[in-house]
Amino acid sequence: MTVRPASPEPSAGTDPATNQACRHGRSEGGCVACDVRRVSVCAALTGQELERLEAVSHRIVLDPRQILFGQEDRADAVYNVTEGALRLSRLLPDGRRHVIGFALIGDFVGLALPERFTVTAEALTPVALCRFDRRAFTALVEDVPHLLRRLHERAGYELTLAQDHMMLLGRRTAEEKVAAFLLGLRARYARIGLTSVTLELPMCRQDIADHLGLTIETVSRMLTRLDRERAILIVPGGVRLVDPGRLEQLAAS
Amino acid sequence: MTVRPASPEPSAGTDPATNQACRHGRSEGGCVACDVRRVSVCAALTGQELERLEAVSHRIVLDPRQILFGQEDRADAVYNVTEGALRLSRLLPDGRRHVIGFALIGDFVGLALPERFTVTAEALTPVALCRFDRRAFTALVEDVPHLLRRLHERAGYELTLAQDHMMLLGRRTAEEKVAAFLLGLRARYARIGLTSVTLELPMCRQDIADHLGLTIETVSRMLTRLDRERAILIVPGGVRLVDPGRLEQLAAS
DNA sequence: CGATCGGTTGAGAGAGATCAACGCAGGTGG
DNA sequence: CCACCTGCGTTGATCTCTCTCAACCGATCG
Repeated sequence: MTVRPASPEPSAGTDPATNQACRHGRSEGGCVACDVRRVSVCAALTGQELERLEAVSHRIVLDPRQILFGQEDRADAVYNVTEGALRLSRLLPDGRRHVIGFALIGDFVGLALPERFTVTAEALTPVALCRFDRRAFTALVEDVPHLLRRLHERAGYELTLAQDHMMLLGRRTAEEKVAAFLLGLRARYARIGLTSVTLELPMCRQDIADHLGLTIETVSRMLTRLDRERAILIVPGGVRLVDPGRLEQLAAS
Repeated sequence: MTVRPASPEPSAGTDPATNQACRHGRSEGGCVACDVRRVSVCAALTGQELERLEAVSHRIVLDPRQILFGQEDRADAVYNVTEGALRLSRLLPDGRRHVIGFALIGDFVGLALPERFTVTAEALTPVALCRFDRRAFTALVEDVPHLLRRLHERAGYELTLAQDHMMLLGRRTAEEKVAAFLLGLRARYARIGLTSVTLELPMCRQDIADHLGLTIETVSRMLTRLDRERAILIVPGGVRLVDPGRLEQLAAS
């Protein structure tokens, strides 16, 4: 994943609709040539089905801070992330925020094919996605049980991730939370073939805090502590995992 | 739902296998007459499909404290709860526990059709379930996309529940957690047609604590406080929701 | 009758929150 | 080019909510 500090030109607008027209036309080579497919739900599909999928898909691009959809919005599309990272968050009426998670390359957004979204999705980096019209996608799903099976598998995986995260939120100390977060992110990057020792952190400290049920100060302190303990090295835009073993020990998973 | 304080005779053994032989044979009238079906995934099925479902199902019964399956066990069956309540929990290597949730009447356990379970399921009350052999059930699912669709829908619902719970664990105070827990339970009971003002609490305080990321003492104190504030009335085996409005206010959802 | 179990209550301690100051980088405007 | 501002992150001092430890109560049971 390429994480640039920020897009040079400011966002053209926050309405993704203005962006839904293909900037580059359909991605070169289409789904068949797409290297994200291997790690995504699309892997369930074969030649002819892929063509159908491609027919209902558009490539869209978001600048950092641009909102893909808001909590409660009607879900008239579902998405597959092909580049960059999104933040998925929920707001409590009184303004408290929880970051449910981050959608990375290969992640499918709208897995459950819901009527309405339950989270807000915002780009953290420049993001590229395949946008599938929900109605058309649902029709495809009806025809291809294979695809539904794959979606369901993925939903099951998300469910276990959610369980892990609940355990983390409810029963772990601040240091364990931060260590586990870093390891979890590494595992997810590894799953999509990114195995660098340097972990890019496309999200800001506040996002991490809201994800782990901590304050920004505590996250900062714990990262500093891990750095002092030589488990990690804080670098611009991320951290270098100097001693993953130590980190695993601290994460107590 | 009938919640008795405890089964008079102690559990015959913790191995559910000893119980898997039908005690009462197939439930009288079978799936067609089953009144849990309406609120469960089985609602997706019609006449002939129901017969196939019934053919791969066995009714099994658990005594309180009996374990249905353990974390990491091979999932050779999936289940539908028809009576009673189960606790779904996860253990951290160091013994800390998190209660992921509670399976009530109509809940499907093993929604994701996983190879292995990720949680331990234990009966809190006398429990009755439909046990479906996983292989046979999976085969049925392959044949009836309808059913898979329904499973997937339900998984989506579970996912939003998990999101709600993450928000609760990460960003709410002890009092809010307890209030929200009671309201959430009421909502789930309502979903299956139980609308009594008195909320049965089949789980013990420790279970609630481990579910909410609190200690047993804090749960007890918060319940006492809610009682003193006249929002609830603590009664044997549960609580009476005296002032749900007040509770909603306190839950801040 | 003592033992055990689940729940409640109190006193004190501690992990993390809160409040506040500061540093640094990037952008902006004179 | 410099002064200023803003956003993000870090660090320190203090506070507070929840945990920990401990005692106690009532019910159940052998």
